[in-house]
This record gives sequence, structure tokens and C-alpha cells, in this order.
Amino acid sequence: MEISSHQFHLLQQLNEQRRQDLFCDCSILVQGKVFKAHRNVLFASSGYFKMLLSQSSKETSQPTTATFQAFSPDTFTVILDFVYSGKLSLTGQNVIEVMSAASYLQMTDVISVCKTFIKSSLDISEKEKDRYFSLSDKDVNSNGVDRSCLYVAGWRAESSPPRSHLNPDQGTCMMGGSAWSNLSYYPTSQRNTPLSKHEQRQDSIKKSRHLGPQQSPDIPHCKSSKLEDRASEPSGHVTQSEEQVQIEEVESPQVGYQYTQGSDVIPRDDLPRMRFKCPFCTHVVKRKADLKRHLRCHTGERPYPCEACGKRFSRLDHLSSHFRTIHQACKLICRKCKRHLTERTGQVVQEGTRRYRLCNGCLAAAGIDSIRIDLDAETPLEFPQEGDKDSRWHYGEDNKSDVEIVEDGSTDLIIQQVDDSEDEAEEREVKPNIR
DNA sequence: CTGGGGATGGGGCCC
DNA sequence: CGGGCCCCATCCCCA
Repeated sequence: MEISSHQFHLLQQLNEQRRQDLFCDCSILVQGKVFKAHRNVLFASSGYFKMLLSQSSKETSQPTTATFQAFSPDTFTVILDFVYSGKLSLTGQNVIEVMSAASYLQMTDVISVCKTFIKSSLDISEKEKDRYFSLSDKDVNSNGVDRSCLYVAGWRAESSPPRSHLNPDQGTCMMGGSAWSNLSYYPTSQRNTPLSKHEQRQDSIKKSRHLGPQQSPDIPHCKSSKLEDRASEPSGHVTQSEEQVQIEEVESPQVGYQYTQGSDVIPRDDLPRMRFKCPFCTHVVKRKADLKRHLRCHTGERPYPCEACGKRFSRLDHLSSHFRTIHQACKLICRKCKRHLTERTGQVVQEGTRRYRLCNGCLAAAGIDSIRIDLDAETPLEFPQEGDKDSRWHYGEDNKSDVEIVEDGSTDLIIQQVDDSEDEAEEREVKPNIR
């Protein structure tokens, strides 16, 4: 006979004990804030704690202390509440950092939920888009204030107020009832900076057509390194800035799906039918697939591992490009003397993380022929198949999975470069200190 | 210190 | 809708 409520009550009791600091034998220090918890519970919930507590299990009489700087106390609150309740309080504002922390703590369930949450945003964005375009023009005055506010208000009505997501008791957005709270739009009126070359080019092409709100040049591109920086910095800063942007955008009269260039106001009759808005930034794309691709720069998802070196890419074409240049060394040019090579007159060499071709003369002169890579071993290498997409991607600063990536490789080249991938991982950790 | 070049990554868009 | 190409910006290394 099984009492179904037993597990729930047990967890409830443990959570109660945690809140009353009863039998807590583990202290977690997150950016100065101390959390109390039970070793058993942490051990069972997190791969990171499992390893940590396994190592310190010999000294069970001593209370264990773990220290984290990679995420904020608020984020850890969400994580810890999930551990003790099974409820993950996700919002559009905290999902990135929660996923980063979950990745760090090796909590695969939480990562999966975060991924689902992000994916659900695609559907939500589409629905809201439809709702937006179905609005009557009669409801909008000439400057479009009502339109933008109505749209944002639609989101806000079913989401939590700023920062309230940090407290699970204050109407946070729970998984399943997902709604993004920080839908943001770039206010075109704020765009005082000149167009970049790229934008000028785009502008010259598209000026006769409607354009969606352009991404502000002030907003940096979403590069993985920056994402890692963001993931490791205190969330307060991130959340704060996002809130400021939100407030400005809500009050801006030019917010919305109009694009203005000087005095040129494109008639809204030219609005494209399909627009997909990124829930994390101001970016708008025409195709859902493009938004899906764009979202990877926020999630840090890199589903395409290089079979040769383990380096991961967010896009297949980037992997393809990387593979051709790095591992196939398709450019038959000596990097030193710039002379054209053949397979016989030159070899692929690697120096740190870089791989390139050198002619035999430069190779001998440099005395680095000892690290030559056998080109014959490269030919069997193929790009990863779809099947391994979701299972092995990692996020942010967690590079541990790189070690796993090269497990299935069997060629000489891969064996040679397993060390290299470790070097790259080391280098990524060292670089921030250097620069 | 600086400019050049390679590698990487993001966006647009065609097929 | 995915694959892939092109273009561009940025980062980083090196001479």
C-alpha cells in the first residue's frame, strides 16, 4: 500500500525545517548571502553538490560550506525553492540566469524546464503578435502611444511586476502558466546615433518598405563570451538595466511596429504580416525559424559540436565554416610565407588553439613538425547529426561537457586534439584575467 | 601601440 | 522550416 501524499509531505517537512534552520548541515554562501540547507537534499538534487559533498563526506561532523559568485542570491533562491518544493518560479527575466545557475549546479531537470519555458515564448510571441495586428486602428491616436501601451499592458497584465519574480510568494510566473514579463521594444525615437554601415546598407535597400524596430547600436551583440560574463555577474545589475529599458520603452511614444527615419514615417499599411519578437531583447525577425536561431544567443545553446575538437557552435553553418577552415584547412596557403601549397608541400599544424597550414620549408624552419596533424585522419570526420542536438549542449561557463564531446571520436586527429580542447577550456578561463 | 588578418558569431535571406 | 550562403561586427593574435 502506497500513500501518494507521503513524498509531498516529506518534502514539505524538509522545507519547513530549512526555513526554521532545523538540522541544516550545509551553508551555501552566494555573493555574501548565506543559505541553509540539508546535505541530503542537495546531494539528491544537484550533480554539483553530489560531487562536492562526496568529497567532503569524510568529515561529516563538520558543517559543509559552499560558496558561489557565478549567480545571484535571488537566482539561488529560485533554485533552492525548487529543490525543496518541486516548483520552479521562472519568469522571462530570470530564466536565463536560472538556467545558467542550473547548468553550473548540474541540475538537468531545471535546465530542461528552462528550455521548455524559452521555447514556449515562441508560441506566446506569435499569439501576441496576432493579437496586436488584430487591433483596430481606431483605438490608436496619431503618435501610436495607445498601441504600444496596450500591447505591453497585455503582457504585463498576466505577468509579475518588476523583480517580484524574485519572491516566489508574490505572484510569480510558474511553469505552465508562462507569460513573459519583460517584452521590450526598441523605441525608435531614442535612436539618435548614426546608422552603422550594416544598417545603412540595409536601410538603403529597405527604405521603401516597412521596417520593424531596429536594434539599438547601444545594445551589444549577443556573443557567447558576453553571455558568460552576464551569467556570472550579479543579477541585480542585469535585472536593473532591463527594468530601466522597460520603463523607458513603455513611456516612449514611438514604441511599436513603426520605423521612422528622420521625418519619414512609413505608413502602417505597409506593415509586414509576420513579425516575431524576441522576448529577451528588442530584436524582431520575420521568420519563426530566425527567432529560434536568434534565441540561441540568449540561451547559450550550442547544439552543434565539432567532432574534431569538441568546440560547440550555435549554428550548423558556423560549424561547417569552422570545420572547413580549421580541420580541413581548406585554404592551401602557407600562413608564414603566404605561398600556395599542395597536400604534399605543406602540412596542417596547430599552435595553441590555432590550426593552419605551413609549407614544409617554414615548418622545418620553425621546428614544429613534431605537432603535425595527419591529414588522412580528417577525411572520415563528418558533421554531427540531428540526434545529438539536445542531449549535449551546455550553457555559459560550464565547460565540463567539452570533455564528453570527444568521447566518440576515434581518429588520430581527435585523439590529438582532445588535449587541445582542454587547452581551449583552460584558455577561456584564463583570458578574462589577462585582459 | 597599432594595423592587418583570421576566427567567430549574428542577421538577412534565398533555396 | 532547415540548410546554407553572404555580409558584417567583433574579438583576438601577431608582426
